[in-house]
Amino acid sequence: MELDERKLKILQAIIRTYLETGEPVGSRTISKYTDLNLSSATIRNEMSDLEELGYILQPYTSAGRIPSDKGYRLYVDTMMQEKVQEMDNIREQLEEKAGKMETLLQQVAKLLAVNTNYTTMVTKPKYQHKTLKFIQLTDVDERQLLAVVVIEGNIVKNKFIQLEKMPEKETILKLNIVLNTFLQGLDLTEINMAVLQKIKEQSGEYGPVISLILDAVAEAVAEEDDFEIYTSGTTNLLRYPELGDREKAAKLLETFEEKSQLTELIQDLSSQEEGKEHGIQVYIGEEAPLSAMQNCSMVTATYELEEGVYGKIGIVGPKRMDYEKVVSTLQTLMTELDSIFKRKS
Amino acid sequence: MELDERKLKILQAIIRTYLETGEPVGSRTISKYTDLNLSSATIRNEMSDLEELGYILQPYTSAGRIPSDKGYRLYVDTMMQEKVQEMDNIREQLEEKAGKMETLLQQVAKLLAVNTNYTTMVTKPKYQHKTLKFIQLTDVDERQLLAVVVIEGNIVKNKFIQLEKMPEKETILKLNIVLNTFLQGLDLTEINMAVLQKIKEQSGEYGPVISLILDAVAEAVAEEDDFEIYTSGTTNLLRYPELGDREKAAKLLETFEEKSQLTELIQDLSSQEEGKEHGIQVYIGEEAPLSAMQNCSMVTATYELEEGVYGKIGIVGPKRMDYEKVVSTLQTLMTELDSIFKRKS
DNA sequence: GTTAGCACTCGTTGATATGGAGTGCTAACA
DNA sequence: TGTTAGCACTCCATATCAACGAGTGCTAAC
Repeated sequence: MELDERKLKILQAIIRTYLETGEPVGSRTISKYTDLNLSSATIRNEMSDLEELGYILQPYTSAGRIPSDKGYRLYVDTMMQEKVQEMDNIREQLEEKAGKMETLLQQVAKLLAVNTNYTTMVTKPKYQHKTLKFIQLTDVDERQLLAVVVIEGNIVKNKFIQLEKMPEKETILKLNIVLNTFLQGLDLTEINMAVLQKIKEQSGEYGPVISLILDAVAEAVAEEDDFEIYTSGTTNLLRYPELGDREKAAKLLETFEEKSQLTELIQDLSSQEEGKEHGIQVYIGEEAPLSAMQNCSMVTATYELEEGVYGKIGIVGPKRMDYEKVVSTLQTLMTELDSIFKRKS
Repeated sequence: MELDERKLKILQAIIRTYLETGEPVGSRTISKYTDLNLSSATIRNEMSDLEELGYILQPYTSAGRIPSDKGYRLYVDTMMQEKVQEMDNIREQLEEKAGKMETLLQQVAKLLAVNTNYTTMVTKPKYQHKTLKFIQLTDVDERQLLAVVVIEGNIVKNKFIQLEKMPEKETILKLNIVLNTFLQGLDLTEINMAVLQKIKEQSGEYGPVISLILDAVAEAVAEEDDFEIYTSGTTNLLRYPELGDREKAAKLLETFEEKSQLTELIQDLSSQEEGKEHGIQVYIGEEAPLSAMQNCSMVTATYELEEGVYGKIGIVGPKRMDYEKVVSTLQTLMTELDSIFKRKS
């Protein structure tokens, strides 16, 4: 048995209706509200077939039908009509805050959450190969040095170094030169113990001081490596009863509070989809590798900050999600982000 | 009618029992589980009096009694026996992360949330009069200056300044001197337009450049002024059905996601309690100035980072909160924090 | 292949009954 | 005068039951 034109149309109608109402869809509804001009009895026969094929299912005997994961999948892959989603004044809303990467991303998350009524997350862009741009040591007061580390993409890390005794101004100047000579332009992943050791050896008399400094630098570099994630609209998850009782909902919300789980999730996804970085991905139900999300769907997109610098945006909601709206909202947003980033650099 | 010894004992027993079970307490329960050796009938008479006095109330006729806000208040003010709350390895848990103020505070919030099963928040310490410690401009690449602003308490702000044309090295050096001469040691609140204007006037030929720089400085200073807040365990709120249905719970959670509301709340509280900075405050039900928290209680404490530098820690839970545990947990934590901070400086 | 008709299923809703925890009151007791 | 046993009463919680209706599957006719 195969899916002919008519079955497709019916399936589509079922899904559309279910997305709107959230209630099992009966044969009579389909019969009345499509242009197929078929009686409910005929529709029933077709629905029975569709169920056998696994595209829809009955919550219980003699209830209407709801889409199965397989049904949603087919819908998302082949039947969605993307509508152009207007989100006026995205730009205004974003650009005010565009100064700082963190606030910008937080803002993006919020904007999406407000526009879709789902829960959103945005990861900080992950530089594949970031290089160290520049280091500077300064004496802040009698006992503290401040190390400023600038990384490609204008990410700045500050570290204070407590000292017993402050070196001479001149020494600090020298140290600055040494550090930059060795480290400037290096890929962060290359800044490892071996390199640092080498500097220590070359630094002779400043040994103890430079050791402290290098520790600080290593710390700053390591810090940049873990990637952050911003979420918004988490409470929207409570709006959808189908996501489970309080217990379940709490579990799900915890996932969003405890960002480390999300981080893993996102990394998992990234590794799966090599080669199609630019697309928009839809994960339905169990396709998402996180048990708490069994009843959810997730739509993700990858944005490009600049050549080779990617971050992810994700929207999480019930399976009964307005996929069309979400996908096109994401698309609109990506375009906007692109143009904001491109213009800046 | 006054509260005699016996009434107090009964009230205390009612509250204790209710805190444990969460269910209206009947006269028979009290009669059996206190050492008063009174029949349930006598207890009933006393309870009737207590209700008239406003310390307890009946959810409905012929149900047991639950404490009223007034009852809780009396309990908290006069009847609590503080138990010493052991939280072993607080120190270990905190010190690992103690390097960075933000992670430390986030960690504190989490630790409290895990220990109490309530929702917690921690504000970043607010310096009453922070002074600017030091400014430094550096040329990062051909078109960008980096301004590093260090504020009392070793808070560092970084701002990039986009330039058409990079000034000479020498000029930058001069600018550094000028900026520090004018601004070093100034209270942040004193760094206003007037002062900046004065610098502009004195800077003659560098006019346009310095104008950009001062904007950046002003921004950095302003940024430090808004104060941040860290939360943890927000989903714990879902554990307490008495906090309302999904709708209500969502509202409450939103408050915690939307930190700006919390900020206001905390500021409100701070202004109310002039002079008793060091105490632990308990706000029961409507005493907290936030409508979403009507069914909650909140316990706050003020920690002192160093002389004159205060931050707040708050725990939010249902009115039926284990006040004794919360208060003593907070007290333990304060002591620990004190010793961590003192030792560092 | 399509459709009308019909018996059947099963969740939802609302009404009704039952049980029990707890009260307030009264009368008896020390 | 304070305490207590006893009892009628209230009201929630829970279970039970019937009525309803949306929806199905099947059959027979078109």
